[in-house]
Amino acid sequence: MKKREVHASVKDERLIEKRRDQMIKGAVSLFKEKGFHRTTTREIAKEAGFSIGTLYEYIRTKEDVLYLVCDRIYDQVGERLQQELDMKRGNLESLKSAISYYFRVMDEMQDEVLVMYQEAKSLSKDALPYVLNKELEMVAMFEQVIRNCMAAEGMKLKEQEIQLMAHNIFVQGQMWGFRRWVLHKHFCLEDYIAGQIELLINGLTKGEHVNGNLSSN
Amino acid sequence: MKKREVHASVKDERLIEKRRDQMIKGAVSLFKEKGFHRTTTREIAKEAGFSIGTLYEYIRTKEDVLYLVCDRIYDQVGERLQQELDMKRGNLESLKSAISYYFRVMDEMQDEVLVMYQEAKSLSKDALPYVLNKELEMVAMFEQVIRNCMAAEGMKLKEQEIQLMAHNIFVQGQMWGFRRWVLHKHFCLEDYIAGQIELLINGLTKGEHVNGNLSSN
Amino acid sequence: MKKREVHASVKDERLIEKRRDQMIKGAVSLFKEKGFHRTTTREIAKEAGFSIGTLYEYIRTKEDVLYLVCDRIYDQVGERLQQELDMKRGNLESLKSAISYYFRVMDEMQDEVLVMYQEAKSLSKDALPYVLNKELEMVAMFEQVIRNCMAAEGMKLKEQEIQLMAHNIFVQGQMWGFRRWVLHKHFCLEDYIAGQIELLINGLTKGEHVNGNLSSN
Amino acid sequence: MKKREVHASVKDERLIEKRRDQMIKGAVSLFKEKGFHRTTTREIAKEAGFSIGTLYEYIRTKEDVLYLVCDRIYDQVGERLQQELDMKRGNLESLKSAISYYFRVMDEMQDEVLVMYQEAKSLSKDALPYVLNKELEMVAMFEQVIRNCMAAEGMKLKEQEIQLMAHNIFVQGQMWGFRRWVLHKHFCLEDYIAGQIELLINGLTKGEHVNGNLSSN
DNA sequence: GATGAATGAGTGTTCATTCAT
DNA sequence: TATGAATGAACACTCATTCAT
Repeated sequence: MKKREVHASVKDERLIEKRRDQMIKGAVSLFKEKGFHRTTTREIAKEAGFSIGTLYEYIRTKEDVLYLVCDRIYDQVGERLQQELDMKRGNLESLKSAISYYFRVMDEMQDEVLVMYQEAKSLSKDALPYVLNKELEMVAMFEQVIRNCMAAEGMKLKEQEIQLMAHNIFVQGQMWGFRRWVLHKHFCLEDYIAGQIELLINGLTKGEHVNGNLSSN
Repeated sequence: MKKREVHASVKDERLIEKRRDQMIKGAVSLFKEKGFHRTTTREIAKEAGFSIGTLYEYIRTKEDVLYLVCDRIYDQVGERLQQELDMKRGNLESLKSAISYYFRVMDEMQDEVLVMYQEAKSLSKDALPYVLNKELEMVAMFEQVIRNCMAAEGMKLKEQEIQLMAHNIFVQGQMWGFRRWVLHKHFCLEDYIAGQIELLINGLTKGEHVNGNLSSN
Repeated sequence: MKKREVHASVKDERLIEKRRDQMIKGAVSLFKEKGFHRTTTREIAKEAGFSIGTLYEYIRTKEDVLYLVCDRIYDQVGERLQQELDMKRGNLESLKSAISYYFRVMDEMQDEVLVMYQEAKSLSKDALPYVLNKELEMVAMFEQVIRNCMAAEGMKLKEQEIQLMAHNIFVQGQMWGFRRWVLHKHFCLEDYIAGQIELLINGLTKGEHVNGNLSSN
Repeated sequence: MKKREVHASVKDERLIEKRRDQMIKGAVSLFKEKGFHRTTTREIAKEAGFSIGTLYEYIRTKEDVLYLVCDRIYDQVGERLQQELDMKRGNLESLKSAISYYFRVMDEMQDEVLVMYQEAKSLSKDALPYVLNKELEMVAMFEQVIRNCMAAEGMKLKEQEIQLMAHNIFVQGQMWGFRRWVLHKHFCLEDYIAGQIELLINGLTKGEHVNGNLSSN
């Protein structure tokens, strides 16, 4: 899916990059605090360190800021995850390490993820699919890791269960951020990671033996 | 936690109940369609079938409507879940059946849950804790079911894992609603329920044997 | 051509009429002074005697004000002219009296006509045709008066010349308003009327005898 | 009336001339399309082929551009008319030919005249008189032609009627442009010219005999 | 002389809330 | 109790103009 271009009146690409960095950083911090709708464009400009006029030299609409923020966050998460996965062979250890790594990234980027998570729905019909697609790509990465792992370990899982597990991993990572108000009371990051891996891996390692034994209601 | 009172100028409790019903019904339908921020108080009044002036006889601010809506939805989900759980003994079958029931409720109330899920963050610092507390109560219900189940089946799980599993169940229920844009492509409700139970129960039934064998990174 | 409706949020038709009267009066005075583009909606509201919020209860966009102004002015001119014409038999005296009456109306409504004349072009593609159509109707009135007059006086003029003469009358009436910066220096209204009728009627009364004698270049 | 100076930061007169040519050409084309107010200085600079910064080296304000445009157009019309008139003796034929020529010029420069016609009102109190004066000079030219004609043909007309007729000619020329939306439906240029001359000349040639016979109301 | 990034006052428009009837 | 007209603070966005490079 091709990148959605956000129009800038300014020509200097270097400058665009720099200003958008400022803008995104400021916006994330504001969105975190008061949400997208309650944040004004003037506040974004001010937080970014320039005037309202300058802000609009680098975007066309307020929604562009949101798109830029979401795009940036997904890219960062996606890239870091990709790098990590490229370094691993595809066994059980790799899967656990991938999950662990992903959860740690989500912890580091807690604020960003929370924002994206809560505000992405405010994107236009135009921009939303592009962002959602990035989610799918990340879920697909996990699917692949699971598949590799299963091949390496000689395990079997139905295709649907692989997808489901990948989704679960993905959402549990986000969950550490968006449910922090409760989770952080009971868990430190290490416990959370260990606990979730425990639950996930048990489902995986024992999964093939019990298939069919359990009716679902 | 005591119920947050929403001020009404009108005295007649019957009338208040009736008007708020109309209001909530209208609001949910509008929030579903365009979200809380994009919905105007005038639209809410119109959809509810009375004038903007009348609306403000039963609430103080627009946010009150959101609170009322969230409150109502949580109550409905919570009540249904409570009723179901009251009828069950606490064995493994009960747990599976509770999960299944909860997922079905979430499917039925998809729109409402999505609304609440996406808009709850717009609640004031005042109202939010009250709503979040309702979440905790529901999570606690699942914790209890899990504990009962373990007692009945003679299984053991660390307290933290019980909490984590309860959270996972709760979030996975919501996930069916808020990630429907992708999940509904790959799963029908039955498959989703069966799949999730599969993954969860495996983690549960086999959990005690592997504790400690797996390092988490 | 059916009247273009301008949306009002307010329901009371009486009130709409009243508020729009205030609005139009204020707007004309402002447009006269600084033109449509340099007049702000806030100024219009203030001049009309209510708040900016109230202004927007009776219109949807700034352009609506312009449309309302143009529409009103044309209606007034058109109605007055129609009434006058209805009272006359169609002879030469009637024509002269119609012209005279029209010029007097244009003098009285100088400000309004000047505004409409200079700002009508700012109307949207949507509203413009409706307003232009009113012009055509007025021109057509003059055509009819001329035709009646010719029938009564036993004169002949080519159809094109009738149209042209009607246009000339129409524009000369406006001209008294929009070129007042110069005309008022040299003419009082009476002189202007007498002079223009003189020139027009001479063309009319002698027209049939010289047709064909004069090549046009 | 002395030419209003438009300040330029640049010294080189040649360059000023050149840049302003580009500027005026671009501006006319834009004003035609969207009017003065809806055209931005950036667009003017771009259309002229240089940067916004450069634009402001040759003018002080946006209104200067409008003044330059109006000035240029009037000069062109005025010069062409002057040249034509210089070549003629002052008889009836000359008058008809002058009118015809003027109408043709107005047809050729339709767009320019329309622009000037509709936008001149946006000129500052400072610049407007200068432009209006050019109109007067052109009207005066027509007055002179009429006077010459009357002397040559042995006719008489009151001074006021001469002025009026000159104004009529002037406005009817513009009218071909600013009322083209209707006139072009019913007339080709030749018909329009022939018709107007017909009506005008009749008033002229027969005028002296009927003076006094017609009361003007 | 030329450039174009930066500025911020100003604009049209919206909408939650009030209050006289 | 119900109504809906009135209000004005607040918002997204524009654009003429400046000035450092």
